[in-house]
Amino acid sequence: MSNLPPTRDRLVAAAALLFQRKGYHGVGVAEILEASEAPKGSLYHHFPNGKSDLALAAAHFAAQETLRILDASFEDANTARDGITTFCYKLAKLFTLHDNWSGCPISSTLFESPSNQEFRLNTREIFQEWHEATKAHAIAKGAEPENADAMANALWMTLQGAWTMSRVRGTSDPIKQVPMLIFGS
Amino acid sequence: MSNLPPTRDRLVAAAALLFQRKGYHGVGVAEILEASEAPKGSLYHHFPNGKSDLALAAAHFAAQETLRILDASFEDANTARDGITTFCYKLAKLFTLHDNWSGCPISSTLFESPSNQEFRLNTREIFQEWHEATKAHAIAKGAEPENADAMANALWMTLQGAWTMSRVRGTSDPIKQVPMLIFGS
DNA sequence: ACATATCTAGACCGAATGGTCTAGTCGTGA
DNA sequence: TCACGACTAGACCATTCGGTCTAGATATGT
Repeated sequence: MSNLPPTRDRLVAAAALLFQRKGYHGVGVAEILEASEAPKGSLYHHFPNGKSDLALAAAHFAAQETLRILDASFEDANTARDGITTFCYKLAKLFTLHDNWSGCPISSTLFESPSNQEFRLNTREIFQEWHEATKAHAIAKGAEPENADAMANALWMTLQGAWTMSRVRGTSDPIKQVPMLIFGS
Repeated sequence: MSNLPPTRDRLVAAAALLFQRKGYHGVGVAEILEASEAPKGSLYHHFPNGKSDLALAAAHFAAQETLRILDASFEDANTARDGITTFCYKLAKLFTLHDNWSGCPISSTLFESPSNQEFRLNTREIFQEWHEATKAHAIAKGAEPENADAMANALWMTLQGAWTMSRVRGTSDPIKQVPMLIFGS
């Protein structure tokens, strides 16, 4: 257990990418296996519950990535608005890099059906984390707690919509519009 | 060809509903057939290309529904803001009616994979229609054309996000927040 | 050198997938 | 009454789905 074996990581990373682009049901296990160059046995060794376990892991992995981008965006920011603006532009760049098609990693992966309680719970949890992190960053940059909360709320709400609209239009422009929509021109 | 046979309509309506809740890949043809009480032969008679044709029809059907709700919302409105607010509340009610889970009918149905050009084109077209209709309504209620355009843009962007957040949180609250986010408290 | 636990490899499985096809039913106009 | 088009009915098909299983490779500790 010195360091995590690369196979598991490859599996998770490939799954995260594919789910983000095609949705949970849009990706077959075989496709993930091929993309990660992993044998089937390894999948079910690392994830006894198979695809759904892998999706959960992939979502959490992608959530961490996003959190890291958020942190980086606020690192050199002078104000909350600066941080959020940088964050949106970083996401826009990533979106373009992924052929103008990747969706929100969480909703793409975990929006399966109303009945899957576990997926819903994890989704809520991750969004809660994102919200808290954003709020904390905003406060650290001098925003009032109450204002920071509203700001985080507006960011994630608007960003979700912008993400969708970016896919619709095939352009990262909507994502870049987010700060303007939140803070006004 | 006096009036459309009910089978086709049932097929489309059932498909629209199911795709909205589970996504294109999340629904099987068999499930749609069962829900609409239609035999398989009818599906492939009315939609020679099968599932994908049906999805296109379902998306356009749902888009028309949405447009009708928009029209109704603006009917008795005094201002553009009024119309948009009513519209959001109507959608929120519908969302709650659908077990707090239905998504945007278009993106749920037509976000399939990067390669399906036809789906993407239709998606863009429908959103364009929604945008134009909203803009026209706003102008009819006295908004400046330029302002009306920005308003329509903000509405659909924010609404998309709110829709997603509503599913995440299992509450229609985010959808109800949209007017406040667009216009300020 | 050996024992043990971890991981890989892929053949294999039943179920479900979307789609095809042929036989037949039904309603309508000649 | 018959003929013809629209539509229904469901058996049937190849393929793919997610998942299981066993045999073996590989690494680690003794």
